Amino acid sequence: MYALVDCNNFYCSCERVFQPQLLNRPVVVLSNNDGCVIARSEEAKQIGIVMGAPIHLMEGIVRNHQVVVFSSNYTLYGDMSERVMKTLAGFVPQMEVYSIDEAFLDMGRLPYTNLLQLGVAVRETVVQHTGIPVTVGIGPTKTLAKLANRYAKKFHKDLGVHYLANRRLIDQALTATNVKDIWGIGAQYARLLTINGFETAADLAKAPADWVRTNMSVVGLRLLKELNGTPCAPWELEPPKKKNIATTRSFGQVTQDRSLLEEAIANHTATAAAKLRKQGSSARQLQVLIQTNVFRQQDRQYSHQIILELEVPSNDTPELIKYALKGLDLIFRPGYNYNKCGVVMLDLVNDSEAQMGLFDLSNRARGRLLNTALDALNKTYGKDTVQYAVQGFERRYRLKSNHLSQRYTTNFNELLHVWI
DNA sequence: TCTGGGGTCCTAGGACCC
DNA sequence: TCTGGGGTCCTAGGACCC
Repeated sequence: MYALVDCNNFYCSCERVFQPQLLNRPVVVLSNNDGCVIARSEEAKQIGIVMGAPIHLMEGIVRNHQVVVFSSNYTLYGDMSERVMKTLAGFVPQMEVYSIDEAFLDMGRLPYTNLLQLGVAVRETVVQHTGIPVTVGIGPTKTLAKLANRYAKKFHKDLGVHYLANRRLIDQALTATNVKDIWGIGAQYARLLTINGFETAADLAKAPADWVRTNMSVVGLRLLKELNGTPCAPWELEPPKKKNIATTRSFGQVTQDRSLLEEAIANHTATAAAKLRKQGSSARQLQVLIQTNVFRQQDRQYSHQIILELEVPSNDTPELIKYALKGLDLIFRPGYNYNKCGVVMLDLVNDSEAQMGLFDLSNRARGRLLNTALDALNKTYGKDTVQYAVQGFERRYRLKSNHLSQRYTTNFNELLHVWI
């Protein structure tokens, strides 16, 4: 049996833990650059705030309902997530952290009748330890656990747990679930399925396998099996190494300034290089991309990307910055209002396997020591404590973040103050 | 004025090899 | 005059996830 534990409106809940006066009020959290809504409290959902919508189109609702708006504070959410995961890990022999706010728990092989109670205990303990409310769905496959979780949110909101303990309960949940709400069914497949007469998960579960294979590839076939109770997804107890590592950002405002793009690219490269080192990888290719704002129809549009082959696989910050700036040089065109840029590390290899170049004369050992020292300092004293000059010091390209809360749990200067 | 960021997997088709 | 077939690798594009 699998349990899918997911934090309710996670980012909003994190903010509320430290500002309990916001309970029962509409709260939203915005994407980077204060652009779109990426998390909503129940109250915000009820007054019609749409997921993913640009906040500037909702000024009316925000004003009329006194919606509390936050910029995203990933330092806080990441730390709260760790605390939740740590609590969950105490309940089961093995678990899989699926995303920042979700985890699959291994509930054992047999359908014990007391799994519902276990789910309730998980929920109570997490809220006691962290203040974050969670929902628990339990079923014989990951897909059914997801489905049970959704069902719990819809029909057992107060209990916050649902257990698909037998055939009848599974059928009931399948029938109550629209195909578009199945894990793995996106907008395209939902349309395809509806056109072909599949309305609910129960309909899909009975679909002919060859039709599913033809129209939805083997991914669909696996989904079909999972809906019918046969697990097809293996446990991923350790997060697998990333195969690509990207750092891209929009600017706070559009710019034509080349030096600003250079600074931004250098910074994104430094960030991506640190991510590479953290997972013990080196890149064989580096992609640089720049683009104008597609929403500004009055502007001439330009977007371009280039992939550079590295002579030797690398995760060395200054070396990668050199490549990235060369890439920028190759694709930059003056006179455009740029809005976004980024770098992607591709074709990653394990550090230990990185092949030395025949003519590679730079002193890699020294470079490694420097990077290690730099990572350690930045970890202890905060990101960008030590950096390269080319990264600039003003962060002139930085994004908007006008509604940022404190880093209550990770920064000594931003602790919550309590007066008694 | 203001529209996120970072990933994964699968398939078809072409290039290439023997 | 007759002009194979099987395998692998790579890439672009499409689908999905949070």
